[in-house]
Amino acid sequence: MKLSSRTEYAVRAMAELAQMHGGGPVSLREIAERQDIPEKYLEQLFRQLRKAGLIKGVRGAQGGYSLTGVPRDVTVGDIMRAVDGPIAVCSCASEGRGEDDCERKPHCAAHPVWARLQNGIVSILDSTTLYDMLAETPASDMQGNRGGGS
Amino acid sequence: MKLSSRTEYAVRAMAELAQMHGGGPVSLREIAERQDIPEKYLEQLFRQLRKAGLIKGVRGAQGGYSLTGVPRDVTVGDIMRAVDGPIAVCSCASEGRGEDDCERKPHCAAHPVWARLQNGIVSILDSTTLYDMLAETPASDMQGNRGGGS
DNA sequence: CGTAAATCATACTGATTCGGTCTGAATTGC
DNA sequence: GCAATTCAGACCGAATCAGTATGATTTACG
Repeated sequence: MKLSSRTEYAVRAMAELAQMHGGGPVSLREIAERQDIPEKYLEQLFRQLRKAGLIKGVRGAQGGYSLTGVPRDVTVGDIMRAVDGPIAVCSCASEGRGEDDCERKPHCAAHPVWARLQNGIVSILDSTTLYDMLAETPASDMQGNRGGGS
Repeated sequence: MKLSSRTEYAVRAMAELAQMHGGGPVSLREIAERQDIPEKYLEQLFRQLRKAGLIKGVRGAQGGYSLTGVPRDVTVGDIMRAVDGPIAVCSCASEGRGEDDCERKPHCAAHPVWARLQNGIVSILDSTTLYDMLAETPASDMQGNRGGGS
């Protein structure tokens, strides 16, 4: 029942990207430094985020990454799925693969609990966007804050 | 974000024990067989459940295990904590250890999300008891069903 | 053009965790 | 006393995870 470091890193990095949204592309190094994430590891995560269509990369000098869409359209669930695959509390309560469920399902007392848990988790993750995250964090408290927001 | 096999096994085994509640102690072997769980592994889990006070063991021939209390008093969260330790979505959103939080917390955009997730999970797990689990599983569909319940 | 800055891509590795087994001691009903 | 059963802890192989290393490709800028 624990988040992977991939998810923790990716969400924080994406929040950073959302904060910078509208300006030019931001380099991996900047984000890694500000969020204290191993640069090479983050690079790996960004590739997955790019393949998932959440961000786009600009190569070459002065290049970097930026959000593909607007912060309102990216949920925490999207980010998690991009770097960790489908969200699945257990093999018998996962999204994606519909009904190759365990044969035990019909008489398993645990199944309804896992289903509720799965739904609860997914609904929390899918109902929070990058926009929401920025909105509930006072700008002046954020690292990497651009404008000297007084 | 996945349940451990310890939790999956332990919850199923405890449901079985709840179902047998009232009769004499049930042996490890019976439960392991009915729920298709490696016996020696389950033994390990039962030791933890016993240390947590959820079940009691009777040694010797014709011995076995039974619930310490009534099914209404045991939640899925209790079982999970007994075999897997405190529930913690990440190091900065866990139960137990109160505030040795990460120094990033005040300016971290991700923190509120993890806190909501943690609360959501814990509240689902703590609001479901063994009694509830049996109640929502038709008796006739259960394995190890004793009475020919018609 | 050349060079430096940056993304792209993949293979590798070291450590930790996980799921499960092995061996054996202690207890108790029959 | 013997068989059944819980108690206890050490052990182990495999998978996963977090992170690194290496190098190719692209592009702004002087």
